[in-house]
Amino acid sequence: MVESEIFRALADPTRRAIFERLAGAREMSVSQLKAGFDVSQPAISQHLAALRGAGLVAERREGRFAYYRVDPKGLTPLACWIDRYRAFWPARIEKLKDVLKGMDR
Amino acid sequence: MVESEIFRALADPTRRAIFERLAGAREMSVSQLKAGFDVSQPAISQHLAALRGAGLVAERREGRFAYYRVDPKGLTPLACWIDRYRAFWPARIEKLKDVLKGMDR
DNA sequence: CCAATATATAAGTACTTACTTATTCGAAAT
DNA sequence: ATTTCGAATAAGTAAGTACTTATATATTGG
Repeated sequence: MVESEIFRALADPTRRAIFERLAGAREMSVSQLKAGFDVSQPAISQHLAALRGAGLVAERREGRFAYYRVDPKGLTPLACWIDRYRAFWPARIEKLKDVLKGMDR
Repeated sequence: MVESEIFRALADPTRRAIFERLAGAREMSVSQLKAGFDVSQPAISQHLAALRGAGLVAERREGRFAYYRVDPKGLTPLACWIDRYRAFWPARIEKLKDVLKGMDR
């Protein structure tokens, strides 16, 4: 299932941190990403492969560099899954989120 | 981290199915849940423990029965995490979701 | 009290995962 | 051409996961 792969990809803290870091930049090479994480380069490559398999991240090849970026469509299956359960959330949270939503316009 | 536990809990298809089933009912006993899943009773109890540990589900004890229900606050950390990346989503999706949101009023 | 029922816990196992180091592959630079 | 550099792959390993069966712990009904 698509959702399982996404949830599984984001369950790992290192992988989530990589994704969050990518989200903060337009794109990053593997070695740029490696700096700041206390794991080996292969580990980073393996995490990126997992994120890519889940559709969360896309790759651009340029010479011997590989640039990774967040795939905008990647999180939507997850967002749709969660939205099915909005009915359960406390009203308070919904209101807070509407406020936040209005702020970044 | 809180999010890791939630993502991990929902990464398993059986566990996600249990959560979805619970979301469709007000509450269910373990044996009620067991019916329909092709795993043993201990497996169900273990999945419920994982969901409870992640804060996704709450338990009510009554005699020898244990009734489980969705915890409304459970998904909010996940929703908040995702909302940090709304900026990346295609505008199209946002519009669709607004439509869906309007429908169930 | 005793047997039956509902659930949880224990212990074991096959499978998966998150890493490591070593190696390979491809592209640039010298 | 050969070395050097960026990234991917291979192979091994320790730890974690998702189940199983067997057993324990309550609670209820006869």
